[in-house]
Amino acid sequence: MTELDILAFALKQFADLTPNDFNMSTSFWHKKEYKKGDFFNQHKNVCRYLGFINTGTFRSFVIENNTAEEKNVFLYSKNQFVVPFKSFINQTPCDYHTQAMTDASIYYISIDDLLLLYKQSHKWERFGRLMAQMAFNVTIERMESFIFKTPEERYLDLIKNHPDIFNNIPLYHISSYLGIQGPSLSRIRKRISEK
Amino acid sequence: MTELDILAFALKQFADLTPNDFNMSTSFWHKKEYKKGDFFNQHKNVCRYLGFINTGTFRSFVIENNTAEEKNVFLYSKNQFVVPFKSFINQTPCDYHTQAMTDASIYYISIDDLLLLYKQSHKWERFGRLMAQMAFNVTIERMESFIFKTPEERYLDLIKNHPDIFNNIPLYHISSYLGIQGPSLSRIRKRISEK
DNA sequence: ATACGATTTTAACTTAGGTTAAAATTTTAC
DNA sequence: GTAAAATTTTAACCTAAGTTAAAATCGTAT
Repeated sequence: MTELDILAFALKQFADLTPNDFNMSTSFWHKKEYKKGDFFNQHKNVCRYLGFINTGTFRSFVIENNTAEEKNVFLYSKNQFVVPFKSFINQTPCDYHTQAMTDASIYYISIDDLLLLYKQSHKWERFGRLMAQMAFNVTIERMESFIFKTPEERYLDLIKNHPDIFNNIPLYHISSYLGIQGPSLSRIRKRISEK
Repeated sequence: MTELDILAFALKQFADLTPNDFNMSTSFWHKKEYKKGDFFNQHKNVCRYLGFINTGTFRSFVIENNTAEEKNVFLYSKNQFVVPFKSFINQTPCDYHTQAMTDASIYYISIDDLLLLYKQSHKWERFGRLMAQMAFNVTIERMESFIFKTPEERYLDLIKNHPDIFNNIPLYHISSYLGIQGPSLSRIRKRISEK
């Protein structure tokens, strides 16, 4: 299966796009390679692209202005979209940096081309709505994880539900995503391993 | 100004609905009165109504099954919508209880009537999109408040940005919303008053 | 005005994460 | 294979929130 086939398959799963629906869009998808540390979108930039990850892992993060500490807000991995939702959906300047955590390869499509597709086809319009719903669902799940779960539970959830992320990035990115410091994650890992 | 005028005005602000646009909907809005403790929507119910609050304050909360402790997830106040976003947008069973914290009065419209309006008018379709965006923006703001802010900062933000809520509900609802226990909020308040 | 219930604060103690720096381990480059 | 760099763990101490129960305060109804 080629990478484009995988993309077509994922979009079929996501929004029930048939091969024909997908074919309308093929000329709009472009491939891009990232080296670890390259940016998908910079802080303060309006994000104009929706990415689909072939290989690699990305994060959105904020640099706290008092401490210069980086805090990871969202992680994105293989066969998923990479996009800072709020900036892309509202077409507003992005609060985050969005960066490759590993070498990576994506397909991307511009907001302009997406809007063309929305106009041309009801199925693509539906895709747009489902994108927004997906962004909302990811966000509310993360919000609820902070309200209802302990850092230890968030850690166990990440291992269970996103092993592809867990296995491919350093633990300091994980601890930042979980909302705790490095030493705290070490203590949690120790606590778990002693059970 | 009548209550319906206030609703019309709020919708104009929110989605640029003209008096004509609004008039299309007047027969769909119904008034309902709540006593403190009454439910707008129950846990496990698919929420089929969008409310607009004339007077009073509502909350969405979860009862933790191990401790029976209630945790407030969203608060809603005067001249705003009351709706458990996720359940309403996805038309899925609700994870929360949504309840009046004070006596209250709302106008509500059903999802069926809203869908009719979406079909009839581009402006109302736009309203639907803006609703979903609003839900997303409220949710990501709350998510970010947990990632970037201390409980003390969240408390000060609430006083500053939602004085109508702060001034009308008991502190134990506030502490729950902030993600801390009652005694912790008392300590924070003491700390602040000593400055 | 008073008594009851509801709400908030306080106290005493526990727990878990924050902070800083050093040590240990792992990875990478040559 | 070894040195250097990057990552993770550990240690020691600090801080803030959790927990539980009691005390204080506030509101309300009679």
